Amino acid sequence: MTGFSFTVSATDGAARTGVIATPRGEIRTPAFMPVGTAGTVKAMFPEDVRATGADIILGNTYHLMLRPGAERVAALGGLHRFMNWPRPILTDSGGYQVMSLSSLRKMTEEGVSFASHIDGSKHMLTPERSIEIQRLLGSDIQMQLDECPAIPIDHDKAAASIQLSLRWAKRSKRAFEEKSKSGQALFGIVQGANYEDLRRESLETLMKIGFPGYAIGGLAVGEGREEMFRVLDFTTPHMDKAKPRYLMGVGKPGDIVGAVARGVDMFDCVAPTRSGRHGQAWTATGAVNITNARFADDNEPLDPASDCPASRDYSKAYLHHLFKAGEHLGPMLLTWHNLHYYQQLMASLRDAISAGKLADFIASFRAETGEEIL
RNA sequence: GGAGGGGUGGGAGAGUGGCUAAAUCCAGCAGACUGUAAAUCUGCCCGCUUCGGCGUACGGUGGUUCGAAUCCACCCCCCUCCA
Repeated sequence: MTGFSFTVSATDGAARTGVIATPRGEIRTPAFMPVGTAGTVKAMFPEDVRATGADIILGNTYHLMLRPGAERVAALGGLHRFMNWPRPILTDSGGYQVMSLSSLRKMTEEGVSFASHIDGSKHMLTPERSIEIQRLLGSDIQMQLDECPAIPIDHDKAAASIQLSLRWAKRSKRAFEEKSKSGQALFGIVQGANYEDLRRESLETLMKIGFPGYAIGGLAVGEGREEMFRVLDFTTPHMDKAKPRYLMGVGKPGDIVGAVARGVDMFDCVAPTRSGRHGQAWTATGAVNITNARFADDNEPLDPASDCPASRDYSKAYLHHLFKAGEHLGPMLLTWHNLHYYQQLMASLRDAISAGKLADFIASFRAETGEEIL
């Protein structure tokens, strides 16, 4: 009895569509998971996140352990209740911060010690502690602690890195199985930079350990879209067809479309939220920067046919004004619009796969956005 | 009329002989952002440019000096106070 399951309902080439079932709700795949690092999808009300079509969101072990603290969140009823998001939550392990906060951390076999970016205080994150924190938060899908190196990296260093991540994977699984609740899942993370032999070795070792889902980590870290797709091309075909595949931290719409075509089921990325706060909007015809002077007199909404208020009820001229004036509503509306755009994209991908028309969808997506994705 | 203070690039405002095409901030124009140290960061922002430079410029005119936004003379304008 796991309470966690993945069912593929249709395939189209390498692409699949289906449902991940959890006690807190279903996740339709391919899925995009908005990032809510510090217990909030920035600039969004949880109800509106849900209304865009999101089935699951992310939280972050590192940020939440520093503030407000995992034990405090647990005492307050867990992360779902704390942030008023009753649906599934996936928590990252802190592995990404091994890279993004590389100047503030020190790595050992035991784990990673961080100097808090908030107050400089020291914090040790081991695979066991990361799992404990994710359990305290009440996360539905937990991630093993891993090392996420940037590309380029020497083969020797990448080889040593995957071995460390694999040892941590074993320790993470042991810690998870001691106390996990029914319906919670722990995912292993495939590493290996852009080296085919290392990706294969990482994947095969993880599958021997055995996880209910597998993530592909360490991509979209400087290698470029073409190289990322090349790595996927020699990785996803060897992954367990019965388990969800999660491409961590990806990506822009064109990245997602290309990765779905290569058999990826789950995505997360800060792009729609961060870029939304910074004035960039994704539209049917590609990305635009709403702060550009050409929008000052544009009385059309971003998408008049949308069922999202942010996309439909506010003119580009107004959005432009809000950003120019430094008003908070600008980032709020653009974040909302972008999340809705992403969820519409995922819905369209699911529909296309179900209908066996993914190639047609991709062709029109390329034509309309000008994105090179294959 | 008298006394004092001041006029610097779109705005504010540093700079009181060479390191100054002139700090800094704002405004303006663009770009970046991929498991969020990000409502952030970067570039441009007098004209021309083959991006190496060249030309013009700190109220105006004239001077001193090898060299002036900076010193001197006169003129114009603004502000405060006194009449």
